Amino acid sequence: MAPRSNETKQRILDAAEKLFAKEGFAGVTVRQIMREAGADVALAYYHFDSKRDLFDAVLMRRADHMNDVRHAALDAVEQRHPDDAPSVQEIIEAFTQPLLKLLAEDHDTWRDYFALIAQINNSPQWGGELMTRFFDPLVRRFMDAIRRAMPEADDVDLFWCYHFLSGALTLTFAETGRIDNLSQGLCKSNDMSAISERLPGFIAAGFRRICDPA
Amino acid sequence: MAPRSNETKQRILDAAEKLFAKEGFAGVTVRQIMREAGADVALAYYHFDSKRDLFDAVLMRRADHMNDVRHAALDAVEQRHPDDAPSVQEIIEAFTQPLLKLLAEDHDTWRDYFALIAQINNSPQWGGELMTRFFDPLVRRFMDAIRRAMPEADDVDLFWCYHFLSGALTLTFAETGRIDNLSQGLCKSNDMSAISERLPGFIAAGFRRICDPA
DNA sequence: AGCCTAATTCAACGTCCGTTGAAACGCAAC
DNA sequence: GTTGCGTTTCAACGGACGTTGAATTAGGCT
Repeated sequence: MAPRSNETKQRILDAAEKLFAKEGFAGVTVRQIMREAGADVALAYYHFDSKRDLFDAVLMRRADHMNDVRHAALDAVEQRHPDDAPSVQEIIEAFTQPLLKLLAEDHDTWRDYFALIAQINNSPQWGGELMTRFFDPLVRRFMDAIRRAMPEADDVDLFWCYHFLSGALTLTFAETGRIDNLSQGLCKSNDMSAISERLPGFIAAGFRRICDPA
Repeated sequence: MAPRSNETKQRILDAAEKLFAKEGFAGVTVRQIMREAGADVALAYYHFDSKRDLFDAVLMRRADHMNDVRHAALDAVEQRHPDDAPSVQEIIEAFTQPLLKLLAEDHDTWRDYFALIAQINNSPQWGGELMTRFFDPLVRRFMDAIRRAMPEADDVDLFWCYHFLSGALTLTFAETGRIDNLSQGLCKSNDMSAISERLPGFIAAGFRRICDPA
């Protein structure tokens, strides 16, 4: 048969991504996923070894591209500053804007994936391990850049500030609708440009306040 | 029989709190909960109507006290400033420190509950609705106080800044161990005094940067 | 036309799920 | 010491779970 298989595989991954993002790993049934994908249950086990394996495949599918755009943004910042150190805000923008731009420009493709990442990052059972596996190289590079921008900063301060940044970004990706309710429609969870305009400045000010009291 | 019942009920709630916090509503089985509580499965349905009802009871058990300590902290700030407006940082401290203090002083009691709240706040399926039900009155009061501290601020800016604050706090409560790995032991997820010393300053600087550029 | 292989369907397995009804227990009051 | 009631146990229900093996389909190759 022609490589129709890949088309089906992607449909399964799409369905799994959507459902896992909304209800979590345990909250979703393989049967639900395959109903959403419009395929027989057994096909899940032909294309993937197990439910857990399918979950990992969902995570891996977009991980490289996600990391690539962020590395590219950090590359660009460093090329812009061959001699001096970039500002804290520039570095934070390189860390956050590529993802916000993906979400803004292709929301349908990325919304569920980011919501899933957000859920994992916030989960006591998977947050510690999975996030470390996926994002440590990028985050270490980001931390190094920040360190060069604030040479006097204490490492403990830097890690905690990164933690606050990570939290703010995570809740953004979750798109829970909470801010819609709270603001009574004034703000929308999926308004990525509203975030883009505010998050880097907010976070950069926090970093400077804690790590660079000069 | 003597009111032994309440003791059992609390043991069930403790077990449910612990497991729901770690694995989420769907990731936990009533049988698991009752095994952890050391009681028969059927007792869950004698004391509560359903698994979902047990989940709600877990949430309700500590909700009032959680809100009380925060309202009291806001009361104290307002009494300290009968005529002028408190500073942004004072208000943010009233919003965050009561919870961080609960966690620091009685970690075993509150860790799982806060981790559960964090999970819910970050969840697309429950975050919007449950958080609104639980926390809206307090958050609105907090927003009003902030508004008085920065009368020129735009409401949209304020809501987004609150969103960043909520995210940073939420990831803190999740205690995922991520920062332990990233910092290679330099920082601990459960070090609430490290958070207490940094979070309010970080967030206050962000608020001022976005909402009060003067 | 006939074969090979990859893709898909179908039916089922053993297990565990949330939930329930009826029976047994233990203490207080009479 | 019997009655009564709140609590706890036991055994089971129908259904859904993750997973599998065998049968079926659909092209690409000779």
